Amino acid sequence: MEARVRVLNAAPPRKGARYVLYWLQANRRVESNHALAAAAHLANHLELPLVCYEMLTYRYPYASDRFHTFILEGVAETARRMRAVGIGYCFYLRRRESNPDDIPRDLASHAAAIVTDDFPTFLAAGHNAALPATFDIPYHAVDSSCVIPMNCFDKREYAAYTIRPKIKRQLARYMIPAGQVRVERRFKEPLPAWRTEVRAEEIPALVASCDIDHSVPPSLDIRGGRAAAEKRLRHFLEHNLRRYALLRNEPSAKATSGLSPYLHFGYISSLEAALAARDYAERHKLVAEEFLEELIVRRELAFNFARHMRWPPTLDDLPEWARKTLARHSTDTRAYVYTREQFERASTHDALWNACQKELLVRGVIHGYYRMYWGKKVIEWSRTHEEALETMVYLHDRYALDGRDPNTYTNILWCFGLHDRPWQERDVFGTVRYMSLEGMKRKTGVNSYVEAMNRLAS
DNA sequence: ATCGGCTCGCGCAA
DNA sequence: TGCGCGAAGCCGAT
Repeated sequence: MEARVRVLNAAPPRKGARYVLYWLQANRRVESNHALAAAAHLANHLELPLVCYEMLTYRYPYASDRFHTFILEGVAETARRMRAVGIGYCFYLRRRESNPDDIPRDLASHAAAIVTDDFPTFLAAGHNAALPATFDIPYHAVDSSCVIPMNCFDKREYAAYTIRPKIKRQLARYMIPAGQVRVERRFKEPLPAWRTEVRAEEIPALVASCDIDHSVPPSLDIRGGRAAAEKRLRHFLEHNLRRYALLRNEPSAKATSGLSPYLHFGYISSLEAALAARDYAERHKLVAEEFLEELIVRRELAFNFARHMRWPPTLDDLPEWARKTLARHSTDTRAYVYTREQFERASTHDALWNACQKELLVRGVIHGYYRMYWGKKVIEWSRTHEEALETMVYLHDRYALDGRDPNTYTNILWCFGLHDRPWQERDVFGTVRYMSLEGMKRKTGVNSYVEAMNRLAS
Protein backbone atom coordinates (compact mmCIF):
# COMPACT_ATOMS: atom_id res chain seq x y z
CA MET A 1 0.00 0.00 0.00
CA GLU A 2 2.87 2.44 0.85
CA ALA A 3 3.85 2.77 -2.81
CA ARG A 4 0.38 4.12 -3.60
CA VAL A 5 0.57 6.93 -1.03
CA ARG A 6 2.20 10.35 -1.36
CA VAL A 7 2.26 12.25 1.91
CA LEU A 8 1.87 15.83 0.70
CA ASN A 9 1.44 17.31 4.16
CA ALA A 10 2.95 15.48 7.15
CA ALA A 11 1.32 17.54 9.94
CA PRO A 12 0.07 15.56 12.97
CA PRO A 13 -3.65 14.62 12.91
CA ARG A 14 -5.95 17.23 14.49
CA LYS A 15 -6.84 16.45 18.12
CA GLY A 16 -10.54 16.33 18.97
CA ALA A 17 -11.55 16.10 15.30
CA ARG A 18 -14.96 14.66 14.32
CA TYR A 19 -13.94 12.52 11.34
CA VAL A 20 -11.35 11.69 8.69
CA LEU A 21 -12.14 13.30 5.34
CA TYR A 22 -11.89 11.44 2.03
CA TRP A 23 -11.98 14.05 -0.74
CA LEU A 24 -13.20 12.11 -3.75
CA GLN A 25 -11.69 13.76 -6.84
CA ALA A 26 -11.22 10.88 -9.26
CA ASN A 27 -12.39 7.49 -7.96
CA ARG A 28 -16.20 7.55 -7.90
CA ARG A 29 -16.68 4.15 -6.34
CA VAL A 30 -16.70 2.21 -3.09
CA GLU A 31 -15.34 -0.97 -4.66
CA SER A 32 -11.68 -1.44 -5.60
CA ASN A 33 -10.73 1.99 -4.29
CA HIS A 34 -7.31 2.06 -2.58
CA ALA A 35 -7.71 5.73 -1.66
CA LEU A 36 -11.02 5.11 0.12
CA ALA A 37 -9.53 2.01 1.77
CA ALA A 38 -6.55 4.06 3.00
CA ALA A 39 -8.93 6.72 4.35
CA ALA A 40 -10.98 4.05 6.16
CA HIS A 41 -7.82 2.51 7.58
CA LEU A 42 -6.68 5.87 8.92
CA ALA A 43 -10.15 6.59 10.36
CA ASN A 44 -10.16 3.23 12.14
CA HIS A 45 -6.66 3.85 13.46
CA LEU A 46 -7.72 7.27 14.85
CA GLU A 47 -11.02 5.79 16.11
CA LEU A 48 -13.05 8.24 14.04
CA PRO A 49 -15.80 7.88 11.44
CA LEU A 50 -15.19 8.64 7.76
CA VAL A 51 -16.78 11.41 5.67
CA CYS A 52 -16.56 11.36 1.87
CA TYR A 53 -16.83 14.70 0.10
CA GLU A 54 -17.37 14.95 -3.68
CA MET A 55 -17.98 18.23 -5.47
CA LEU A 56 -18.89 19.39 -8.93
CA THR A 57 -18.39 23.04 -9.78
CA TYR A 58 -19.68 25.17 -12.64
CA ARG A 59 -16.38 26.93 -13.18
CA TYR A 60 -13.81 24.44 -14.44
CA PRO A 61 -12.67 24.64 -18.08
CA TYR A 62 -15.20 23.17 -20.55
CA ALA A 63 -17.83 22.38 -17.89
CA SER A 64 -20.87 21.44 -19.97
CA ASP A 65 -24.11 19.45 -19.96
CA ARG A 66 -22.08 16.48 -21.22
CA PHE A 67 -19.68 16.15 -18.28
CA HIS A 68 -22.17 17.34 -15.65
CA THR A 69 -24.72 14.73 -16.74
CA PHE A 70 -22.15 11.91 -16.78
CA ILE A 71 -21.04 12.80 -13.24
CA LEU A 72 -24.53 13.43 -11.82
CA GLU A 73 -25.74 10.09 -13.20
CA GLY A 74 -23.39 8.37 -10.75
CA VAL A 75 -24.10 10.36 -7.59
CA ALA A 76 -27.23 8.66 -6.20
CA GLU A 77 -25.58 5.28 -6.52
CA THR A 78 -22.30 6.38 -4.92
CA ALA A 79 -24.32 7.91 -2.05
CA ARG A 80 -26.24 4.67 -1.54
CA ARG A 81 -23.15 2.46 -1.58
CA MET A 82 -21.06 4.76 0.64
CA ARG A 83 -23.82 5.15 3.24
CA ALA A 84 -24.49 1.40 3.21
CA VAL A 85 -20.99 0.81 4.60
CA GLY A 86 -21.30 3.61 7.17
CA ILE A 87 -19.48 6.45 5.39
CA GLY A 88 -20.99 9.97 5.61
CA TYR A 89 -21.22 10.80 1.90
CA CYS A 90 -21.80 14.46 0.94
CA PHE A 91 -22.06 15.62 -2.67
CA TYR A 92 -22.07 19.33 -3.41
CA LEU A 93 -23.11 20.88 -6.73
CA ARG A 94 -21.84 24.43 -6.98
CA ARG A 95 -24.11 25.80 -9.69
CA ARG A 96 -23.09 29.42 -9.91
CA GLU A 97 -20.96 32.21 -8.48
CA SER A 98 -23.41 33.02 -5.66
CA ASN A 99 -23.16 29.49 -4.14
CA PRO A 100 -20.68 29.17 -1.26
CA ASP A 101 -17.21 27.94 -2.29
CA ASP A 102 -15.63 27.52 1.16
CA ILE A 103 -17.13 24.11 1.87
CA PRO A 104 -13.92 22.07 1.58
CA ARG A 105 -12.20 24.41 4.10
CA ASP A 106 -15.21 24.19 6.41
CA LEU A 107 -15.24 20.39 6.20
CA ALA A 108 -11.47 20.21 6.71
CA SER A 109 -11.65 22.37 9.84
CA HIS A 110 -13.40 19.49 11.64
CA ALA A 111 -11.26 16.73 10.11
CA ALA A 112 -8.30 14.93 11.63
CA ALA A 113 -6.73 14.33 8.22
CA ILE A 114 -7.45 14.51 4.48
CA VAL A 115 -7.05 11.58 2.11
CA THR A 116 -7.62 12.14 -1.60
CA ASP A 117 -7.01 10.63 -5.04
CA ASP A 118 -3.61 10.96 -6.73
CA PHE A 119 -4.39 11.74 -10.37
CA PRO A 120 -1.79 13.27 -12.70
CA THR A 121 -3.90 15.53 -14.95
CA PHE A 122 -6.46 18.33 -14.93
CA LEU A 123 -8.25 19.44 -11.73
CA ALA A 124 -6.96 16.85 -9.26
CA ALA A 125 -3.34 17.38 -10.36
CA GLY A 126 -3.74 21.13 -9.80
CA HIS A 127 -5.44 20.72 -6.42
CA ASN A 128 -2.87 18.25 -5.13
CA ALA A 129 0.00 20.49 -6.25
CA ALA A 130 -1.39 23.70 -4.72
CA LEU A 131 -3.49 22.85 -1.68
CA PRO A 132 -1.69 20.47 0.75
CA ALA A 133 0.48 23.20 2.29
CA THR A 134 -2.60 25.35 3.00
CA PHE A 135 -3.96 22.82 5.52
CA ASP A 136 -2.69 22.24 9.06
CA ILE A 137 -3.55 18.51 8.99
CA PRO A 138 -2.15 15.48 7.12
CA TYR A 139 -2.90 15.41 3.38
CA HIS A 140 -2.37 12.06 1.65
CA ALA A 141 -2.79 11.48 -2.09
CA VAL A 142 -3.40 7.82 -2.94
CA ASP A 143 -3.00 6.28 -6.40
CA SER A 144 -5.98 4.06 -7.11
CA SER A 145 -5.87 4.61 -10.89
CA CYS A 146 -3.03 2.26 -11.79
CA VAL A 147 -2.44 -1.45 -11.24
CA ILE A 148 1.27 -0.81 -10.57
CA PRO A 149 1.42 2.44 -8.57
CA MET A 150 2.85 5.39 -10.52
CA ASN A 151 5.45 5.88 -7.78
CA CYS A 152 7.08 2.55 -8.73
CA PHE A 153 8.57 4.24 -11.83
CA ASP A 154 10.93 6.99 -10.77
CA LYS A 155 11.89 8.18 -14.26
CA ARG A 156 10.05 9.13 -17.39
CA GLU A 157 9.81 5.99 -19.54
CA TYR A 158 10.96 6.18 -23.15
CA ALA A 159 8.48 3.76 -24.75
CA ALA A 160 6.24 0.78 -24.09
CA TYR A 161 9.20 -1.59 -24.40
CA THR A 162 11.04 0.09 -21.52
CA ILE A 163 8.13 0.04 -19.07
CA ARG A 164 6.73 -3.38 -20.08
CA PRO A 165 9.39 -5.56 -18.38
CA LYS A 166 9.20 -3.42 -15.22
CA ILE A 167 5.43 -3.90 -15.12
CA LYS A 168 5.68 -7.64 -15.79
CA ARG A 169 8.21 -8.04 -12.98
CA GLN A 170 5.90 -6.45 -10.39
CA LEU A 171 2.52 -7.57 -11.71
CA ALA A 172 2.03 -10.56 -9.41
CA ARG A 173 2.56 -8.33 -6.36
CA TYR A 174 -0.14 -5.86 -7.43
CA MET A 175 -2.72 -8.01 -9.23
CA ILE A 176 -4.63 -8.58 -6.01
CA PRO A 177 -8.13 -7.26 -5.18
CA ALA A 178 -8.18 -3.97 -3.28
CA GLY A 179 -10.32 -5.47 -0.50
CA GLN A 180 -13.64 -4.44 1.01
CA VAL A 181 -13.81 -1.07 2.72
CA ARG A 182 -14.70 -1.50 6.39
CA VAL A 183 -15.20 1.39 8.81
CA GLU A 184 -15.38 0.56 12.51
CA ARG A 185 -17.30 3.70 13.48
CA ARG A 186 -20.28 4.60 11.34
CA PHE A 187 -20.85 8.29 10.66
CA LYS A 188 -23.97 9.11 12.70
CA GLU A 189 -24.22 12.90 12.68
CA PRO A 190 -26.94 14.46 10.52
CA LEU A 191 -25.60 15.08 7.00
CA PRO A 192 -24.91 18.79 6.38
CA ALA A 193 -27.68 20.90 4.84
CA TRP A 194 -25.58 22.27 1.96
CA ARG A 195 -25.27 18.87 0.31
CA THR A 196 -27.01 18.15 -3.01
CA GLU A 197 -29.06 14.96 -3.17
CA VAL A 198 -29.43 13.82 -6.78
CA ARG A 199 -32.39 11.84 -8.12
CA ALA A 200 -32.21 10.50 -11.67
CA GLU A 201 -35.35 12.27 -12.89
CA GLU A 202 -34.03 15.64 -11.66
CA ILE A 203 -30.70 15.53 -13.51
CA PRO A 204 -31.75 17.48 -16.65
CA ALA A 205 -33.22 20.28 -14.50
CA LEU A 206 -30.15 20.34 -12.24
CA VAL A 207 -27.83 20.56 -15.24
CA ALA A 208 -29.96 23.30 -16.80
CA SER A 209 -29.71 25.31 -13.57
CA CYS A 210 -25.88 25.40 -13.70
CA ASP A 211 -23.92 28.31 -15.13
CA ILE A 212 -22.09 26.09 -17.67
CA ASP A 213 -21.79 25.59 -21.44
CA HIS A 214 -25.20 24.26 -22.52
CA SER A 215 -24.15 23.88 -26.17
CA VAL A 216 -22.41 20.50 -25.60
CA PRO A 217 -25.24 17.98 -24.99
CA PRO A 218 -24.97 14.75 -22.99
CA SER A 219 -23.60 11.73 -24.85
CA LEU A 220 -26.20 10.14 -27.09
CA ASP A 221 -25.69 6.64 -25.68
CA ILE A 222 -23.07 6.57 -22.89
CA ARG A 223 -24.59 6.80 -19.40
CA GLY A 224 -22.62 7.47 -16.20
CA GLY A 225 -22.55 5.52 -12.96
CA ARG A 226 -21.11 2.46 -11.28
CA ALA A 227 -23.85 0.12 -12.48
CA ALA A 228 -23.36 1.27 -16.09
CA ALA A 229 -19.62 0.63 -15.74
CA GLU A 230 -20.16 -2.87 -14.33
CA LYS A 231 -22.62 -3.63 -17.11
CA ARG A 232 -20.14 -2.45 -19.75
CA LEU A 233 -17.38 -4.64 -18.33
CA ARG A 234 -19.65 -7.69 -18.13
CA HIS A 235 -20.83 -7.16 -21.70
CA PHE A 236 -17.24 -6.86 -22.91
CA LEU A 237 -16.12 -10.04 -21.16
CA GLU A 238 -19.08 -12.09 -22.37
CA HIS A 239 -19.21 -10.89 -25.97
CA ASN A 240 -15.96 -9.26 -27.02
CA LEU A 241 -12.95 -10.48 -25.03
CA ARG A 242 -12.67 -13.48 -27.36
CA ARG A 243 -12.77 -11.21 -30.43
CA TYR A 244 -10.53 -8.47 -29.02
CA ALA A 245 -7.13 -9.63 -30.29
CA LEU A 246 -8.42 -10.00 -33.84
CA LEU A 247 -10.90 -7.14 -34.12
CA ARG A 248 -9.83 -4.37 -31.75
CA ASN A 249 -8.66 -2.31 -34.75
CA GLU A 250 -11.87 -2.83 -36.72
CA PRO A 251 -14.18 -0.07 -35.44
CA SER A 252 -17.35 -1.39 -37.06
CA ALA A 253 -16.90 -4.70 -35.17
CA LYS A 254 -17.38 -2.85 -31.83
CA ALA A 255 -14.99 -5.29 -30.16
CA THR A 256 -13.36 -2.84 -27.77
CA SER A 257 -14.33 -2.53 -24.11
CA GLY A 258 -15.78 1.00 -24.18
CA LEU A 259 -14.51 1.41 -20.62
CA SER A 260 -12.44 4.56 -21.14
CA PRO A 261 -15.10 7.08 -19.91
CA TYR A 262 -15.76 4.90 -16.85
CA LEU A 263 -12.05 4.54 -16.12
CA HIS A 264 -11.53 8.27 -16.51
CA PHE A 265 -14.31 9.21 -14.09
CA GLY A 266 -13.32 6.40 -11.72
CA TYR A 267 -16.60 4.46 -11.86
CA ILE A 268 -14.43 1.37 -12.27
CA SER A 269 -10.75 0.66 -11.59
CA SER A 270 -8.32 -0.75 -14.11
CA LEU A 271 -7.30 -3.26 -11.42
CA GLU A 272 -10.77 -4.81 -11.11
CA ALA A 273 -11.19 -4.81 -14.91
CA ALA A 274 -7.80 -6.54 -15.26
CA LEU A 275 -8.63 -9.12 -12.59
CA ALA A 276 -12.04 -9.77 -14.10
CA ALA A 277 -10.57 -10.21 -17.60
CA ARG A 278 -7.86 -12.54 -16.35
CA ASP A 279 -10.33 -14.67 -14.39
CA TYR A 280 -12.90 -14.76 -17.17
CA ALA A 281 -10.21 -15.81 -19.66
CA GLU A 282 -9.05 -18.56 -17.33
CA ARG A 283 -12.55 -19.94 -16.80
CA HIS A 284 -13.46 -19.87 -20.49
CA LYS A 285 -10.08 -20.88 -21.96
CA LEU A 286 -9.57 -17.51 -23.67
CA VAL A 287 -6.53 -15.27 -24.00
CA ALA A 288 -6.69 -11.87 -22.27
CA GLU A 289 -3.10 -10.93 -23.21
CA GLU A 290 -3.87 -8.19 -25.73
CA PHE A 291 -6.55 -6.56 -23.61
CA LEU A 292 -4.28 -6.54 -20.55
CA GLU A 293 -1.47 -5.04 -22.66
CA GLU A 294 -3.70 -2.06 -23.50
CA LEU A 295 -5.33 -1.81 -20.08
CA ILE A 296 -2.12 -2.01 -18.07
CA VAL A 297 1.07 -1.47 -20.09
CA ARG A 298 -0.08 1.29 -22.42
CA ARG A 299 -2.41 2.98 -19.96
CA GLU A 300 0.24 3.06 -17.25
CA LEU A 301 2.85 4.32 -19.71
CA ALA A 302 0.41 7.20 -20.25
CA PHE A 303 0.14 7.87 -16.50
CA ASN A 304 3.93 7.81 -16.30
CA PHE A 305 4.11 10.43 -19.06
CA ALA A 306 1.38 12.58 -17.49
CA ARG A 307 3.29 12.58 -14.19
CA HIS A 308 6.28 14.15 -15.92
CA MET A 309 4.78 16.42 -18.57
CA ARG A 310 4.22 20.15 -18.16
CA TRP A 311 0.81 21.74 -18.33
CA PRO A 312 -0.66 22.24 -20.87
CA PRO A 313 1.11 19.63 -23.03
CA THR A 314 3.49 21.12 -25.60
CA LEU A 315 5.73 19.79 -28.33
CA ASP A 316 8.67 20.37 -25.95
CA ASP A 317 7.57 17.20 -24.16
CA LEU A 318 8.44 15.10 -27.24
CA PRO A 319 11.69 13.10 -27.53
CA GLU A 320 14.52 14.98 -29.20
CA TRP A 321 14.40 13.14 -32.52
CA ALA A 322 10.72 14.07 -32.94
CA ARG A 323 11.21 17.74 -31.95
CA LYS A 324 14.08 18.07 -34.41
CA THR A 325 12.40 16.43 -37.36
CA LEU A 326 9.16 18.38 -36.85
CA ALA A 327 11.14 21.63 -36.60
CA ARG A 328 12.83 20.86 -39.93
CA HIS A 329 9.40 20.44 -41.52
CA SER A 330 7.60 23.30 -39.78
CA THR A 331 7.21 25.39 -42.94
CA ASP A 332 6.36 22.60 -45.39
CA THR A 333 3.39 23.33 -47.64
CA ARG A 334 0.20 21.70 -46.41
CA ALA A 335 -2.09 20.20 -49.09
CA TYR A 336 -5.13 21.31 -47.04
CA VAL A 337 -5.32 23.84 -44.21
CA TYR A 338 -8.31 23.93 -41.88
CA THR A 339 -9.05 26.17 -38.91
CA ARG A 340 -10.03 24.88 -35.48
CA GLU A 341 -13.65 25.81 -36.29
CA GLN A 342 -13.63 23.80 -39.53
CA PHE A 343 -12.27 20.76 -37.74
CA GLU A 344 -14.79 21.24 -34.92
CA ARG A 345 -17.75 21.34 -37.37
CA ALA A 346 -16.50 18.14 -39.07
CA SER A 347 -16.23 19.95 -42.39
CA THR A 348 -13.05 18.67 -44.01
CA HIS A 349 -12.83 17.07 -47.47
CA ASP A 350 -12.34 13.62 -45.86
CA ALA A 351 -15.50 11.61 -45.07
CA LEU A 352 -13.67 9.26 -42.66
CA TRP A 353 -12.15 12.14 -40.71
CA ASN A 354 -15.53 13.88 -40.53
CA ALA A 355 -17.14 10.64 -39.31
CA CYS A 356 -14.58 10.39 -36.47
CA GLN A 357 -15.29 13.99 -35.50
CA LYS A 358 -19.05 13.34 -35.60
CA GLU A 359 -18.62 10.41 -33.23
CA LEU A 360 -16.73 12.73 -30.88
CA LEU A 361 -19.45 15.39 -31.12
CA VAL A 362 -22.39 13.03 -30.63
CA ARG A 363 -21.11 10.16 -28.46
CA GLY A 364 -18.12 11.81 -26.76
CA VAL A 365 -15.58 9.15 -27.82
CA ILE A 366 -13.64 8.10 -30.93
CA HIS A 367 -12.62 4.52 -31.55
CA GLY A 368 -9.01 4.06 -30.42
CA TYR A 369 -7.63 3.12 -33.81
CA TYR A 370 -9.45 5.83 -35.75
CA ARG A 371 -8.44 8.38 -33.14
CA MET A 372 -4.85 7.97 -34.30
CA TYR A 373 -5.87 8.58 -37.88
CA TRP A 374 -7.96 11.56 -36.71
CA GLY A 375 -4.91 13.01 -34.94
CA LYS A 376 -2.46 12.37 -37.77
CA LYS A 377 -4.73 14.25 -40.15
CA VAL A 378 -5.10 17.25 -37.82
CA ILE A 379 -1.28 17.46 -37.99
CA GLU A 380 -1.30 17.13 -41.77
CA TRP A 381 -3.99 19.79 -42.32
CA SER A 382 -3.15 22.45 -39.73
CA ARG A 383 -1.21 25.64 -40.43
CA THR A 384 1.48 24.66 -37.90
CA HIS A 385 2.34 21.70 -35.67
CA GLU A 386 1.65 23.84 -32.58
CA GLU A 387 -1.79 24.77 -33.87
CA ALA A 388 -2.54 21.09 -34.57
CA LEU A 389 -1.71 20.20 -30.96
CA GLU A 390 -3.89 23.02 -29.64
CA THR A 391 -6.79 21.89 -31.83
CA MET A 392 -6.56 18.28 -30.68
CA VAL A 393 -6.30 19.17 -27.00
CA TYR A 394 -9.20 21.61 -27.32
CA LEU A 395 -11.49 19.12 -29.09
CA HIS A 396 -10.76 16.39 -26.55
CA ASP A 397 -11.02 18.66 -23.50
CA ARG A 398 -14.35 20.00 -24.74
CA TYR A 399 -16.09 16.92 -26.18
CA ALA A 400 -14.47 13.66 -25.06
CA LEU A 401 -15.91 11.76 -22.09
CA ASP A 402 -12.49 10.09 -21.86
CA GLY A 403 -10.69 13.43 -22.30
CA ARG A 404 -8.63 15.32 -19.70
CA ASP A 405 -7.06 11.94 -19.01
CA PRO A 406 -3.40 10.84 -19.11
CA ASN A 407 -4.38 8.46 -21.91
CA THR A 408 -5.84 11.27 -24.01
CA TYR A 409 -2.82 13.55 -23.85
CA THR A 410 -0.45 10.65 -24.45
CA ASN A 411 -2.47 9.48 -27.44
CA ILE A 412 -2.43 12.99 -28.86
CA LEU A 413 1.33 13.35 -28.43
CA TRP A 414 1.87 9.85 -29.81
CA CYS A 415 0.61 11.29 -33.09
CA PHE A 416 3.66 13.62 -32.93
CA GLY A 417 6.10 10.76 -32.22
CA LEU A 418 5.90 10.27 -28.43
CA HIS A 419 6.71 6.66 -27.40
CA ASP A 420 7.18 5.85 -31.08
CA ARG A 421 10.18 5.59 -33.39
CA PRO A 422 11.19 7.27 -36.63
CA TRP A 423 10.03 6.11 -40.03
CA GLN A 424 10.55 7.16 -43.59
CA GLU A 425 10.85 10.92 -44.01
CA ARG A 426 8.09 12.87 -45.72
CA ASP A 427 6.56 16.35 -45.89
CA VAL A 428 5.03 17.91 -42.77
CA PHE A 429 5.71 14.81 -40.59
CA GLY A 430 9.43 14.43 -41.16
CA THR A 431 10.28 10.98 -39.80
CA VAL A 432 7.21 10.84 -37.54
CA ARG A 433 4.95 7.93 -38.44
CA TYR A 434 2.39 8.67 -41.14
CA MET A 435 -1.09 7.17 -41.52
CA SER A 436 -3.03 7.24 -44.76
CA LEU A 437 -6.66 6.99 -45.79
CA GLU A 438 -5.62 4.19 -48.16
CA GLY A 439 -4.27 2.24 -45.19
CA MET A 440 -7.53 2.71 -43.28
CA LYS A 441 -9.53 1.54 -46.30
CA ARG A 442 -7.29 -1.48 -46.72
CA LYS A 443 -7.45 -2.52 -43.08
CA THR A 444 -10.87 -1.41 -41.81
CA GLY A 445 -14.46 -1.06 -42.95
CA VAL A 446 -14.37 2.66 -43.62
CA ASN A 447 -17.68 2.81 -45.47
CA SER A 448 -19.78 1.10 -42.83
CA TYR A 449 -18.28 3.35 -40.15
CA VAL A 450 -18.92 6.50 -42.18
CA GLU A 451 -22.52 5.46 -42.84
CA ALA A 452 -23.09 4.57 -39.17
CA MET A 453 -21.75 7.95 -37.99
CA ASN A 454 -23.82 9.84 -40.54
CA ARG A 455 -26.93 8.05 -39.28
CA LEU A 456 -26.02 8.84 -35.65
CA ALA A 457 -25.37 12.49 -36.34
CA SER A 458 -28.50 13.15 -38.39
C1' DA B 1 -0.03 -11.08 -51.10
C1' DT B 2 4.50 -10.45 -49.11
C1' DC B 3 8.88 -8.37 -48.04
C1' DG B 4 12.50 -5.16 -47.01
C1' DG B 5 13.95 -0.54 -46.27
C1' DC B 6 13.16 3.56 -44.08
C1' DT B 7 15.48 5.73 -39.21
C1' DC B 8 16.70 6.58 -34.02
C1' DG B 9 18.12 5.40 -29.50
C1' DC B 10 17.32 2.58 -25.26
C1' DG B 11 18.76 -1.19 -22.60
C1' DC B 12 21.24 -5.17 -22.19
C1' DA B 13 24.92 -8.45 -23.29
C1' DA B 14 29.64 -8.68 -23.63
C1' DT C 1 30.95 -1.19 -28.01
C1' DG C 2 27.69 -3.77 -30.58
C1' DC C 3 23.21 -5.26 -31.39
C1' DG C 4 18.20 -6.22 -31.33
C1' DC C 5 14.06 -4.22 -31.62
C1' DG C 6 10.25 -1.09 -30.92
C1' DA C 7 2.39 2.11 -29.61
C1' DA C 8 -1.18 0.00 -34.02
C1' DG C 9 2.94 2.17 -41.23
C1' DC C 10 4.02 3.41 -45.90
C1' DC C 11 5.81 2.44 -50.30
C1' DG C 12 7.74 0.30 -54.04
C1' DA C 13 9.59 -4.02 -55.76
C1' DT C 14 8.60 -8.67 -56.57
